[in-house]
Amino acid sequence: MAVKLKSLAGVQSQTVSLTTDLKLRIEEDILSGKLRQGEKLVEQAICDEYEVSRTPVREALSQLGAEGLVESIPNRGCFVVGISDSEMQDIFTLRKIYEVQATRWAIERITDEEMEELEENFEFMEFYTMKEDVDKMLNINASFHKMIYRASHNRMLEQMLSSYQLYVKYAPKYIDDDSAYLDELLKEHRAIYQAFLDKDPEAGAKAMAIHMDKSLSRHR
Amino acid sequence: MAVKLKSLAGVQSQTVSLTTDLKLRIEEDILSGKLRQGEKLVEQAICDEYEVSRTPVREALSQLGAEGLVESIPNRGCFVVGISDSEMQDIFTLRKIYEVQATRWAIERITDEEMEELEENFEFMEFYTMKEDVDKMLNINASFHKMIYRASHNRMLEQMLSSYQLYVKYAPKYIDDDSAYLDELLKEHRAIYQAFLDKDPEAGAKAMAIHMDKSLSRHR
DNA sequence: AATGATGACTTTGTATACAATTATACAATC
DNA sequence: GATTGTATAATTGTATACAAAGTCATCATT
Repeated sequence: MAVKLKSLAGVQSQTVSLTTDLKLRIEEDILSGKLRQGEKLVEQAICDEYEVSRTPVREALSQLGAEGLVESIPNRGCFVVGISDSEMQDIFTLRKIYEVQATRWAIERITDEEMEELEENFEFMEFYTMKEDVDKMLNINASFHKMIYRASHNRMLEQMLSSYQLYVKYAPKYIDDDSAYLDELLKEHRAIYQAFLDKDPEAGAKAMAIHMDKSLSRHR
Repeated sequence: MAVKLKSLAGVQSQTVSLTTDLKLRIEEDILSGKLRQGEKLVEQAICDEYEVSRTPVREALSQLGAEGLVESIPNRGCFVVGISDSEMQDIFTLRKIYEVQATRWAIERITDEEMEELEENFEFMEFYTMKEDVDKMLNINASFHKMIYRASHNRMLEQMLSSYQLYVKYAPKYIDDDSAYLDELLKEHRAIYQAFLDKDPEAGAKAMAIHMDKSLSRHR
């Protein structure tokens, strides 16, 4: 009824529904480019590949359809909806706009508890910058943003920005100097974090806008 | 396998999948407030109500979950996610931001064909303002916006703005004078349409921002 | 009375069977 | 040779059966 994900050594294995698991896998296959634009997703083929029945496959595809990653044509099947370069460009613009608004609201609405988490996150970020651990930094960066989404106290915004993060995650990134990259990232985040300390929404919005612009420039 | 919707006199009946049909019905029940915040949606109960099997019910709920209208807790079921007044307030803000961006892009990217459709739509609007037909106007208004979404040539943006329209559709609106309302609406649209004629994205963005602010003020 | 174990019942998760639709191959017609 | 019609296979849509998890009332124990 549920599947145990391959667990990392010593790490407790997670149990999720087949549907959820499948959805994540297919999502990754689409965003990573393994599945091409327009490609048809035949249910039985997915069943065979992942050794599950059609029910969870259909539910996963159904959800992906609602999210727009896949287009479902009645009685004909599901087709991969790809993202062109120009659409990816647009996504960065759309993301920036909402990241800025989320920051504004987050600074106005953040709770003490959330503020503590943000502080902790920022300290981790300083630590991993020193350690020059890029992978860890990418994770911390992602959760920094997620905390802001959370602190904006708007489910819808949180959901949309989270899905943007997915897209951005798979967009190719060009970095020639890890150390310089980490320093830049830390500096940009510091400006945002400072706005939270100062409780200055507009300063935060501005700092986030800059962060987003720099982020875009690192992606091409 | 599919259901024939009740057809209006003389109008050709439409055939959609049970899943799609169910999804629309449940969506409406949630947004109209028939289903309350936190209420549990028991699959079998929905099956009984609409006389279908669990499969399409589960798929409809699955999609609504992906869209954020219901929350699905593993092995426990689906629960209605309501929208509080403050969230509704936020939705208007978020919508405004993207409507403005959509207008900007639409003016830059609109095709000749789309421009003709927009022109036609605007003429309809003038016509129904004269006729003082509020219902027709609301439909025309909705499709005016949809055309802009389309002309922005960004699927994602189009999809998000369409779902905002759904929310707004069910938000209570306060109008005391139909005629004055229609005149206002026409005037606001004229300003936007004029920006399309002038191919002036910033004027369009401004006009749309004003339209959104007025729209908000009519909702309270 | 409060707590916690037990078990029947309900509900969800998944697999599978069947029905309806669409895609494909191939023959008949022009 | 292109086009249309038709039979067959492949695929999607829906219903149902079974497995697993959760819910809840009951009752014994403290």
